[in-house]
Amino acid sequence: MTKQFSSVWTREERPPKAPGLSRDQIVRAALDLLDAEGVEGLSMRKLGARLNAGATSIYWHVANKDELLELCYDRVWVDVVVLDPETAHWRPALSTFAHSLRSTILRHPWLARLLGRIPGLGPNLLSVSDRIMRLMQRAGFEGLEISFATGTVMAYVMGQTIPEVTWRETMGKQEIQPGDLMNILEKTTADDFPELFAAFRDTRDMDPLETQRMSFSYGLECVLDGLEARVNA
Amino acid sequence: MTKQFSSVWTREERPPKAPGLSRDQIVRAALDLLDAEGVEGLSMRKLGARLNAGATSIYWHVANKDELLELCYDRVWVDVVVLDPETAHWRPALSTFAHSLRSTILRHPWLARLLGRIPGLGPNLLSVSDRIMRLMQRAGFEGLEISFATGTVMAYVMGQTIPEVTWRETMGKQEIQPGDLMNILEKTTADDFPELFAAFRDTRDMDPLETQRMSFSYGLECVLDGLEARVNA
DNA sequence: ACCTGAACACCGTTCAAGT
DNA sequence: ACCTGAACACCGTTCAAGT
Repeated sequence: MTKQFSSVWTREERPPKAPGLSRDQIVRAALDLLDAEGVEGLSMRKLGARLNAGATSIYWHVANKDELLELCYDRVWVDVVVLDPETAHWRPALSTFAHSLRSTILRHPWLARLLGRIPGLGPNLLSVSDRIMRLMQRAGFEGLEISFATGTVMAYVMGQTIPEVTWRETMGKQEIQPGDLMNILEKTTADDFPELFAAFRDTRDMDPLETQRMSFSYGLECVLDGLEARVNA
Repeated sequence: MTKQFSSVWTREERPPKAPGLSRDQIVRAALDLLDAEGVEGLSMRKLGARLNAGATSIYWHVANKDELLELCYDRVWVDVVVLDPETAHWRPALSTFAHSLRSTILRHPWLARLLGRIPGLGPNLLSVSDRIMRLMQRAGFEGLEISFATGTVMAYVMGQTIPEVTWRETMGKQEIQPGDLMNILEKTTADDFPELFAAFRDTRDMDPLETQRMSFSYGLECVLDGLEARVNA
């Protein structure tokens, strides 16, 4: 075996810097950017830079920024846990689903901004919906109630978690403690809203994260109780 | 009484074009723009133009765009109906509140985009919260449960209505009917998600707006049933 | 088939300057 | 006290041109 002559001129040109961009690669980079800097931090130019590409190269793989966001949005649903519809009991399955969805949203706070903007049509979200509906159908729900019940749980989780994210972000950005905020508000408006501030005071000495978790679980049990009352009606 | 000599030069200059801008005036114009063109349609420049002012004049009255959005967000809560906490029964009161909040959001679709972005701290939202909490307290809820129960209802309404708005907007923008969309999806993915598409088919011949209203009411009754089970526990 | 850069039509916000 | 215009540092997207 003889060593071959080697130089730039003899070596075949490699496929230009990796096989070029792929949609998958773009979405992964976008997710990184979203997790690191939020929706506001994701721009086509920054994303291009992170991929060592021109900003406008992305438009070959994706029609526009909204489509890119649809892809990102759908991607996170792979992490949401839905127990096996064939074997799990519907109530604990719905409960783990709800907590799993909540923690996914809290892990990717930018989701809170997309829920009012992106229609959920991706395969991962559809798959989650389908599994939950199978769960409900096996539980004894029938006809329209299958999707109504499913929608109720999803609505509750999102509605509870979105403002939760908004709070965490504003607290974080302003570097303020919930207690401080309460003190500021209290001075100006406590007299006008007695019941509201009474409730604030009740939670003053509690860990706000723990309070939010309790609040979430409380409402979830309400919803599940309401469903349970209908399951055999 | 003698008629006085009058000319531009004798008459005192009026305060320049109205008493200038006021925060209230700015917010009203911003709401008009939001209702007409949505969140994307509201820019400081367009808003300035609508007020016959330079775009940057607004910054004298308002720190930045996010603060302006906070003001807009709070303003719509004046339309949300909460029956008198001293006389109304909690359950019908919560039901009218829920439907009223839903229709307010549907009337101002841009709200769906702000819920994940703006912390609700304005007087009108606080006032609504306070009235509901008084309602719950009179109903027999105690301590933390007062705010947990209130939060549950608000979360449900928002979580159900936000995606509802997103759907209406994407349908509207793409000028597509729900049936058409279903046909498109069905071709590619119906086999993968049998239960989901079975549900779609059940609603195929129904008025989608009516279906959404039914779905909303179904979940609301679930939530209220769950609360009712706790009211005297 | 895939990527690029220049260019267009926008943004929010700051700030010195005006009245 | 209130308003202005110019300027800065960004945007998303189109498109002719390159390989």
